[in-house]
Amino acid sequence: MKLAYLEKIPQAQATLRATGERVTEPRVAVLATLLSSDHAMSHLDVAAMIATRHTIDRVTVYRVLDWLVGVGIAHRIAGDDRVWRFMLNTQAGAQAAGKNSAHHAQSHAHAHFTCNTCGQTFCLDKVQPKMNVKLPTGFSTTEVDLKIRGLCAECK
Amino acid sequence: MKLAYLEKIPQAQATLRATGERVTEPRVAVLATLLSSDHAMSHLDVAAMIATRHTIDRVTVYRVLDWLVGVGIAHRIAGDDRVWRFMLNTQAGAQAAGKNSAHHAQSHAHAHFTCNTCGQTFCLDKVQPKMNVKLPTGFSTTEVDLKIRGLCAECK
DNA sequence: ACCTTTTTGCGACTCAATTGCATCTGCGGC
DNA sequence: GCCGCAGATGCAATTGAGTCGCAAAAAGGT
Repeated sequence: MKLAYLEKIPQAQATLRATGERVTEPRVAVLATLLSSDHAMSHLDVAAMIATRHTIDRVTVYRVLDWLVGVGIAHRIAGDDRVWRFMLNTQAGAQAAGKNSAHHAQSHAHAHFTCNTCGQTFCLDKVQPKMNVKLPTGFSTTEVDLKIRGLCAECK
Repeated sequence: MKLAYLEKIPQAQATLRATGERVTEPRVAVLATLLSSDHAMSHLDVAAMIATRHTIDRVTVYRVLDWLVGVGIAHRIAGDDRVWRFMLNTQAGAQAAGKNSAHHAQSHAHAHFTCNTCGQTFCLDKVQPKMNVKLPTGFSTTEVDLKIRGLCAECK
């Protein structure tokens, strides 16, 4: 995390306002937390970071996180420890998400990197995974997730 | 599943014997079950199928499944429902796994397909995901997982 | 400020997976 | 063929992420 949580609050508020949905304190807090992190965070990571300043219920954190995914601001990543981790979509702070369209029809492709040592998960946005996937006949694709495990620069 | 569970028992026993580890009834049953399935199975799927013939504890199924992964016969796939699913490695029935080497150093690459409708997960062994992944400097890869979601031939 | 709708907080709950421990068993050795 | 024991199993209890229902508390338009 390069910038502190506090400094991200105005940006969080602006992003939320742009969605047209309600701007509540838990939403601001959760989004600001995600904005201040450079890696994917579990609900617990978020809750712990928020807890230093606010008192927000576990369940609310879950719901806000899911909501952020629903409105297209963030996305969830399945971890190897069966814990969801959340990360902002690219330029989530700059562009408003497409209204309340809960379902995305486009065939999104994500690439993530998880370090075997420190366990942190990063988003590889620059990597447009261009692969030759030949599905069996009759199969069609709606989404592609690429998960890479290895060692990050820090842990090397 | 194309071949019945029962017919896979000899093959299961042979594969297990080749590992040099103990050949127990739960291990035979679990492996035979996996051998008889063409898609990834959750521990519950396995337990349910076994339950028609044997009485094997849930926990034992978990442990056997983990053990199969450890000795290199099977691998686990993280589902979107935070449930592990298990599937045999390619030609697991033909080749004995590499002794008791718990950790694999090679950079394995797997590709899986999960149907959005029926929820079944298949292994795409033929698909060698050849992609241009440019990791940030200092990052190294040990493993690559490709997860594709969409519609399978049946559900189309 | 008021009213309606949406969120939040809290408690209880689900369910996959894990752990501790006592018992049992595969199998190498006799 | 029998014995001993490391390793495997069964059982009960526990963990921990995530969910549900409902009453109380905001948010935002009028």
